[in-house]
Amino acid sequence: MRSDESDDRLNRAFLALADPVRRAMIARLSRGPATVNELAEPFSISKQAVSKHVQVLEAAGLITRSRDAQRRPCHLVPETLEALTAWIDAYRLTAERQFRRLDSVLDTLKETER
Amino acid sequence: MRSDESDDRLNRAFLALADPVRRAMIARLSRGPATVNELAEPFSISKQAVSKHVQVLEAAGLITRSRDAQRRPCHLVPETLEALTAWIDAYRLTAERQFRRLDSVLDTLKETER
DNA sequence: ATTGTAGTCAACTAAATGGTTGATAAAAGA
DNA sequence: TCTTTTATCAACCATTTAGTTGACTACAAT
Repeated sequence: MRSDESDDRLNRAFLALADPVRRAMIARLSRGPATVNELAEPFSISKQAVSKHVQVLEAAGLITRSRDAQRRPCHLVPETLEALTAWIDAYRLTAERQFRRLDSVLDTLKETER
Repeated sequence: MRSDESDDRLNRAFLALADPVRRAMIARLSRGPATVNELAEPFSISKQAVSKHVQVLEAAGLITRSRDAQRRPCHLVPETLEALTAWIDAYRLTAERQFRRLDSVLDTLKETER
């Protein structure tokens, strides 16, 4: 199945959010930067597993990382979150417009009936 | 890894959107109901594969299905899309507030410096 | 009654995902 | 220099995913 570039970005971003551990990391990072160890703290999984989750989030463009001695703090990228809501909302709004249109057709039918 | 019920719903919904075929189906359905065969038309995959994608979307609560003789038309459920944007926006807005707070701290520092 | 249309179920395969352990790198501090 | 902290790489394993083909069900139409 063909996939253009913007498809790939959406694939990676939505897939990244399809995991409760990574969503919890997003939630944590929304309140400020954190290191891998800090992100790992609430979970009973290995540090390596956490590191992989972080890599998934980074590849999805949902986070970036900086340097602070041997630490590599993670930061949320709100623009990427915004791109996702933009995608979803485009179709949600189209659907809602469609429903309204159907409603008015039904109303017109009722009028005619009467 | 533990998952409560609302976690499961988000997992399924985000996972459902992490596939270009299923996103194209959402796009199609935003313009009105369609059958499995109609949804299959733009893709070069088997009818059975399309049927599976539809089941994924239905299990995620992103679509519902009705009956029309031997047809089972699919309909988008905009409320589920809305729940996803609500989740994303909550953390996006928190992050943006956080950034603004940091900005004002930096401004204060500059003031002091001066 | 037979044929055609719409869709699903079951079994299988290939690839990707999420996890593990063990070894290693890179920087800071004793 | 030796040790500790922070994080990653590599190899491996179990499960899930997306696809296939073939058999099947349900309803309509001739």
